[in-house]
Amino acid sequence: MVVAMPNVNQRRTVITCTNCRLNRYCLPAALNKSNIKQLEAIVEHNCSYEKGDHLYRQKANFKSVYVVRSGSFKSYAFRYNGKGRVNGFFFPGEIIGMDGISDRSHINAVQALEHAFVCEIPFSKLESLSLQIPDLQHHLFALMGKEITNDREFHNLLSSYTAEERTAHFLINLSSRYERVSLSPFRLLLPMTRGDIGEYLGLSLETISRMFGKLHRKGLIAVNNREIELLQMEPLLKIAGCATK
Amino acid sequence: MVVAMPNVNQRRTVITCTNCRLNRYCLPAALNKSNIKQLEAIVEHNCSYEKGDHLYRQKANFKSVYVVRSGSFKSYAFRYNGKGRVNGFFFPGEIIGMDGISDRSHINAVQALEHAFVCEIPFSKLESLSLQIPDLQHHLFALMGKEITNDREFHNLLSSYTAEERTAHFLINLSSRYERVSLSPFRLLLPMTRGDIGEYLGLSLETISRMFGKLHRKGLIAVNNREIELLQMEPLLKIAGCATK
DNA sequence: GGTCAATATTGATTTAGATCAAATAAGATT
DNA sequence: AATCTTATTTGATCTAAATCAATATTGACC
Repeated sequence: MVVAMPNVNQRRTVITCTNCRLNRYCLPAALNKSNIKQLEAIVEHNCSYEKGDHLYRQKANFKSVYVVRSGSFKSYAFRYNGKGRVNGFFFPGEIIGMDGISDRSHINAVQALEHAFVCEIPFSKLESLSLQIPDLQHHLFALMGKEITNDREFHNLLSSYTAEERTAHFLINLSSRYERVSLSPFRLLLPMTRGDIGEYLGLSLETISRMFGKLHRKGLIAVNNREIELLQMEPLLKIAGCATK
Repeated sequence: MVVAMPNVNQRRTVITCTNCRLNRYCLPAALNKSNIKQLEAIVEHNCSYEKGDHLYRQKANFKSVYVVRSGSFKSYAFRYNGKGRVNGFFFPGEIIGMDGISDRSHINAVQALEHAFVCEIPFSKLESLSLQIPDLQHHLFALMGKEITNDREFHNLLSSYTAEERTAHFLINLSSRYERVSLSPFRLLLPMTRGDIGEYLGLSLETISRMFGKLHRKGLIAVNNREIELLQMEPLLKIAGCATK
């Protein structure tokens, strides 16, 4: 099996926010040392999930948000008419569970794509803590705002991008998220199937396969099953509709 | 001109959150009387906009969020490649501006679709206040969570619904938002063009027109230019992929 | 290593919705 | 009221991507 996301923490020592390798990218990034200690106290560290395990299911009660420590997850939802599938992927340092805040129940199910660890943060405790720590409150607003911003950009993508543009955008997006947590932004090991990507981008799995082929024929990427190498970023960024700065 | 959204407040008295007709649907809904007074103090009431006026433009500095008091707005964004257009509509009682929280700059532009009033709430003051008022903080998290939830559901719609399903969903969604602020849920006066709807739903304006025609021929709606009457909710809800309860 | 199930590729065909093209209709402006 | 502009409807044609179908590949499990 391809292990797309290596574990980022040794298991030898007790894991805390203070010594976590991801603390620069996670909630502690916004906090001072003493505040981090307070945060640590409410976090359940290192819950383990196997491939296919559910972090939670659709309509499950909302109690906590989760931060991916290692591995990866997909979120998906069915509607009454059976429509709708994968609507998100989550990588180390990213927060899962904000789909449950407003109704106190999750609208999505979330499933591990590979062996993974997460930290669980009871949301009511996080709310209490953020009343005491202005920086934490501010950071949470910013995080949720970022989620909204991303979703709006994705709205654009789904309503006006071609299959090739969506596929390029997906790869560029993954690349920047990998880079954020110090993984190679040019060699992507995809933990999800072509079918997952297709559902996510509103395309069929065959089209994903064909678009990978097309980008490969243009010399922009190399494809080896789940391993995608980004060879020419500039034209890829252009196709993806991103500023090439 | 069709005035889709009548003004909900007389102009005779000074308008405050306490006496606003929308306070059951707006931020005060979560607060007690003394807290509402505190909120009132930071809100700029009754800013007026004419049709076509911008509340803010793309990349504008983020300072405030806005609540629609009367009238309606659309949000839209262009990308580097010129792709992407309308990505949201806003009606009375709804909050505009959360697209700017994370980056402190708005990713969308927001434009009035008709004569409209909004209340402006400086976000830094709202943050400070929500440190003092736990209910307000909780409510803001819930509001932003709701935005995220809605966006995820919309992701489903754009990635897997047919033109007819999207159109029905749009009408049902508008209906429930109108109902929330005591407007008729069965007689919708649309403030936006078919082109706006098309961009929003990822369809061409001709397709919107055809789908209105199709739903009309099925006897589910009556169409008179911008006035749409919902005649049979059950089948509409079914097409829209909503629970018919 | 061999079998089985899941995943991915590639080709042929179909189709939903886009695009192109008029013709109307509604509102705005004079 | 007459003109002009903008929005809407409707029809004809085209096309991007879906679907259908067949292999090929990979990984999981015995």
